[in-house]
Amino acid sequence: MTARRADAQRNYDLILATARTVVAEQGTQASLRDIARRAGVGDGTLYRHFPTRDALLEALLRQGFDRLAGRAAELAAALPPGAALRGWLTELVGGAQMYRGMPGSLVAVLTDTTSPLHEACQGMREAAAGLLRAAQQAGEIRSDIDETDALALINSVGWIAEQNPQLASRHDRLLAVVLDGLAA
Amino acid sequence: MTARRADAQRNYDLILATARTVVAEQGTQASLRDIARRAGVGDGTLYRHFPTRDALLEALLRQGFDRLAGRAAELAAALPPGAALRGWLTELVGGAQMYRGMPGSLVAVLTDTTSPLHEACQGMREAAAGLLRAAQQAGEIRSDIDETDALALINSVGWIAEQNPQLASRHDRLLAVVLDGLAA
DNA sequence: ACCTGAACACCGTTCAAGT
DNA sequence: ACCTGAACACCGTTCAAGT
Repeated sequence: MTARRADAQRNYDLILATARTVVAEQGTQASLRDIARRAGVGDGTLYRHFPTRDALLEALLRQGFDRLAGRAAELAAALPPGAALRGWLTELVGGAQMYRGMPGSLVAVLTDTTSPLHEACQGMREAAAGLLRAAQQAGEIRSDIDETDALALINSVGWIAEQNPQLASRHDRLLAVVLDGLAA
Repeated sequence: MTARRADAQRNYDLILATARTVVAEQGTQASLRDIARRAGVGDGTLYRHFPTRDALLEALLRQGFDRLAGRAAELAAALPPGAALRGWLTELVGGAQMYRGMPGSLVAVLTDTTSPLHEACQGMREAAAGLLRAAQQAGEIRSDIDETDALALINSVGWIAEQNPQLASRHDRLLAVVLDGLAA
C-alpha cells in the first residue's frame, strides 16, 4: 500500500474524506454511489479501494478507536477504577453517536473476526478489558460480565437515541441505569 | 372497513398472512414487492391496503400487543409487583425478537403519535405503566424512570442479539444487568 | 495499475388502464 | 371500488474497455 500510485492515493483520500461528510449527514447506510459521485470518481473506483461497506466504515473509524484506546490509559491514570470505566464508557457512547448507525456497526463487528472493522476494534477492546478488570478487582463492578457485555450494552443505549430522536433527552438517565446495573 | 368488497378483504388477509411469513424470514426490512409477489397480488394492491411499511407492521403486531397487555394483568395478579414487572419485560423482549427489526420499530414508534403502530402500542404502554407504578410504590424499582425508559432499555437489549447473533448466548445476562439497573 | 461508466438485477412508489 | 403491472428513479455490484 506504500507503493500506491499517486492517482490511486489521491482517490483513496478523496473517497474517505467524502465518506466522512456523507456518513455524518446520512448515517452508515448512506448511498455508496452518492459517495462516489460526490467524490468525483467512478463507482468501480470506490469498490477497488473499499470492497465492502464495512471496509469503508473501518477506515473511517480507526482514528476514533485509537483515540479511545488512548483515553482509556489517561482515565485509568487519573481516576479510581470504577470511575475510570464509567467515564470511558460514557465517552464511547457519545463518540459512536456521531454517526448514525455506528452503534450497530460496532456491535455487529464485536465478535466477527473476519470483518476489517474488527481489527480496528481490537485496541479499543483491550483497553475496555483492562479498565473492566481493574474495576472488578476493586469490587466496583460485578464480576460476571466481560468487556463484550459492557460494550454491547453501552452501544445499545446509544442506539436508542438514534432510533428515536425524541428519546435523546433521556439518554443520560438510561446510561445511568445501565451503569448502575454494571455495579457490584 | 366492514363494507369492504369481498375480493378486497380476501387480498387484505392474504397480504397480511404472507407478510407474517416473510417478515419472520427476512425481518422488518423485507422487500414489499416480494411480499406482494408471494401473495399473488399486484404491487399497487399492497399499497392500497397498507400505504406505508409501518401500517403493515402495525397490523402484524396488534395481536401481539394485545396479548402482552393481557399478560400484564395476569402477572400483576399472580406475582409481587417487582417480579411481575420483571417477568413481563422478559416476555416482551422475547416476543419482540420473533421478528428481526421489531425492537427498532417499537422504540421508533414509542413517542410518535402519528404512526399507526403507536395506536397499537398504547394498550401495552398503559399495561407497562401500571406494572411499573406498582413496583415503584412497593419500593422495588427506582422512582426516577417511567415506562418509556423501561420499554426503550428492554428493547435495546433485544436489539443486541439481533444485531449480532453471536451475542445471543449473552442475552439472559445482559437482561439481568438492565433489570438490576432498574431496581431501587 | 488504475479508472470509468454502462449494464444488470434489484428496490420503493406511482398511476393509467382495466374489471 | 378495486386490481394490475408497466414505468420511474433509485440502489449495490460487476466488468469490459480504456489510459
